[in-house]
Amino acid sequence: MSTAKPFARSACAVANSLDIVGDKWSLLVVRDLLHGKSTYGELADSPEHIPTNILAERLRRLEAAGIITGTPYQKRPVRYAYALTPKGKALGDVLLAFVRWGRQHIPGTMVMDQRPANGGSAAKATATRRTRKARAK
Amino acid sequence: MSTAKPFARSACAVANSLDIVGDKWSLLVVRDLLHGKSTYGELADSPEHIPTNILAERLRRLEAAGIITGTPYQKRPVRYAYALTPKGKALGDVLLAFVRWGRQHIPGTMVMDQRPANGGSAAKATATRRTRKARAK
DNA sequence: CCTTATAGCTTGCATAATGCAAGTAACTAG
DNA sequence: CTAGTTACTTGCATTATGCAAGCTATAAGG
Repeated sequence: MSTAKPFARSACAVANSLDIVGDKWSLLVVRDLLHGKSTYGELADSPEHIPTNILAERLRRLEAAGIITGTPYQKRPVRYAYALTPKGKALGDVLLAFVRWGRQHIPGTMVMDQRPANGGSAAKATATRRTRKARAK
Repeated sequence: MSTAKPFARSACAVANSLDIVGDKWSLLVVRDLLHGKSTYGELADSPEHIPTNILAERLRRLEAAGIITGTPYQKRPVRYAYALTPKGKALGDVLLAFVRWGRQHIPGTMVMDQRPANGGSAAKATATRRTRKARAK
């Protein structure tokens, strides 16, 4: 009970948070899930274009960390709908802090809120998923 | 004017913030500077023990990003006292969001506020800097 | 039946970041 | 003159990231 040394670096809340989401991609996945996305394809289709191997690995890590859950919405082949747990949704405050900081201190950045929102006129709302080689025509 | 493509991944404020501080160490350096530390040795002495090559590289990157400034407090050999710019201080809100999230969702974590604070009874408040080989006595 | 297409991953590397250990420069104390 | 200290730099091994391609299961078109 007293020999527990469960912290990789220190007991600091910031350090341990960074050990979970302290990389360039994890919080973007959380952002997309907060914005209503849920499938692998939707997450892969975000403007930053996360490499698919990294997306798969992050989904595993975030699920192991209790930040997301994957619920099968289809079997043969099994497909998962990913959703945030309460722990994951709570990261919204961190996202919000980043948005505020970025908008104030990185010129040109903006909030990317691509939810369906109004009546279906949102840009790319009905666009097909971008394939590896977008063969036009 | 319209051909500008200054964003590495997207115009999203979160993505661009993560391109600057989206790693395991940068925000810890900011945390320590917010806590009143300023010299290289003080930063290297934090409980997480950042490798010195990474600390040197992060100080360069954070200065290039306008988050910290290095002011020489001594020449022959020139030594720098690092301090946060307003842009860097504004990251305090992000740190705070991480602290709140970590404390609520990662059991056992705590706020590491190692400022002198009260009357000198803070743990390790007067401890000497840990050398590479901490030779006790 | 056979080719295309699509969703959702996995695999194979090449490159970049991280981390440990040691080395170096310019001092200060003894 | 030797040892210690601060503030870094350098070398190299390990790990993470990123691009491209492959693979499986299903469906649609001809």
